[in-house]
Amino acid sequence: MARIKAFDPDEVLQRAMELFWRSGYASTSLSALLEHMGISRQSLYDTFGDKNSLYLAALDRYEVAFTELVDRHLGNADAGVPALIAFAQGYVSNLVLPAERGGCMMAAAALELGLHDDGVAARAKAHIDTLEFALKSAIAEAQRRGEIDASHDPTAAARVLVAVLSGLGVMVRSGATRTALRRTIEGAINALVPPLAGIAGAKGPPRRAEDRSGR
Amino acid sequence: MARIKAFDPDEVLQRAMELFWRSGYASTSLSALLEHMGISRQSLYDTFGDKNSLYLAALDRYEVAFTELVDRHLGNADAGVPALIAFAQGYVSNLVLPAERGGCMMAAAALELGLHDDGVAARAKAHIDTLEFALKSAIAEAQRRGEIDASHDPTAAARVLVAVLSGLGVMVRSGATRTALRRTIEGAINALVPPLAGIAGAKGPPRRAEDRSGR
DNA sequence: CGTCATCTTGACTGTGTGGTCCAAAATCAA
DNA sequence: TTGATTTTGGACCACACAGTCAAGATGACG
Repeated sequence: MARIKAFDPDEVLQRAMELFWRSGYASTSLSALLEHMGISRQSLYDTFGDKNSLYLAALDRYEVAFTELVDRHLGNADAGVPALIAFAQGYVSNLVLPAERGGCMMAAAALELGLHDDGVAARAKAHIDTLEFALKSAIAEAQRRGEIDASHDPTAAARVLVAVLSGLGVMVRSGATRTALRRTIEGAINALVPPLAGIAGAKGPPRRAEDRSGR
Repeated sequence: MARIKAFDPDEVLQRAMELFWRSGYASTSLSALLEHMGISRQSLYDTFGDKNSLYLAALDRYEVAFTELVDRHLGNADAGVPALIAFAQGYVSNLVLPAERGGCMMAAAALELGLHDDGVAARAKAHIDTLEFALKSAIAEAQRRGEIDASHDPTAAARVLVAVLSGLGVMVRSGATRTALRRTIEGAINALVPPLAGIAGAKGPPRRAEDRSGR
């Protein structure tokens, strides 16, 4: 037969994803990719095709992990506000990877290439739709349970949360700290729940100065 | 004495900004820049220095225009919810420029380069701080006027709106329409105002299917 | 052990990059 | 007219880029 592959394609793709995530598409060079993936040039082309295909594969891998996160927290039909909060915290942790302040890879992809690359645009749209649908379901369930005021339109509220979550990725790359992100998302969820029933109190504790300092 | 400059540097910088806005930093080549700016290579280097300096100058120009938008709508001390809404609509129009679906240039810059370029990161942070401060002031004033429930913390609410606005830039590059953006931001503001006092009613009209379709 | 498909290595190609330099033409003030 | 200065265009550079090719090394099978 033949020699077996000396590397695990999935593991290697993961490392490619990390680099693309950190530096985007255009400014990630093939040589940097090869070095970080630890394989030879030829292996890369044999296994993944050209740079563009590799990038799309990395995006898909990102999306798989993201979908798992969504399903884990919001997949159950009885997911309400506590599940929303847990998901949001997991999402923030995701933004802070890898090696701090990575943001959302899909958001970065959409902004860098969404206008010119249809494959990227389609994936970004799917990403957003997935997120919006999961949030909408959770919000509707929370309303059934009385955790969120029934006067809100679940679709509109879900879209707002999608925008907030997408915005966090921008903020983290502008120097916002993990704490600032958490506070922001708590504020967004607080705006949905009835007054005086907020997570950390509607007014919240006094904000510390270091919240929005760099790095 | 000497020949005067034959082109208006500001006008030319504006055109450079358009191109950077559309295609980002790395994938905008010098030759494309020259063609679109309509000046010669030598003039560019004499007037703006290298590519990086030109990019930062373009970012600064963007920020000047943005700050004007903020001041125009939220600069007055008596700016409340109506001013917030007007500002948000102007912001959405800005996102849709140039030639449709440009998004927020500062958000794109932050995501593409914020992690590696300190000059970009500083500008992105300043951008966000400007926005957050203006929104906070307007929200506080709206609370004094009773347009927004006093139970909200103005700082937290402002941060949420910053995140929403930043997220819109991502959504527009993922195929969201102008209408979808407007609806999203209306939803966000609706979440702040007391129930039954919302802009278009808390439940809102039925959503049409074309809202989130591509292009 | 030999075969042969696969992996790995490194050299190679053509193209495009950002950036510099030069010289001719154009334009103004003195 | 002179002289300073800008604009223009092209030539040029070294370099990095994505992508290809041709051996050589490797190891699972018959």
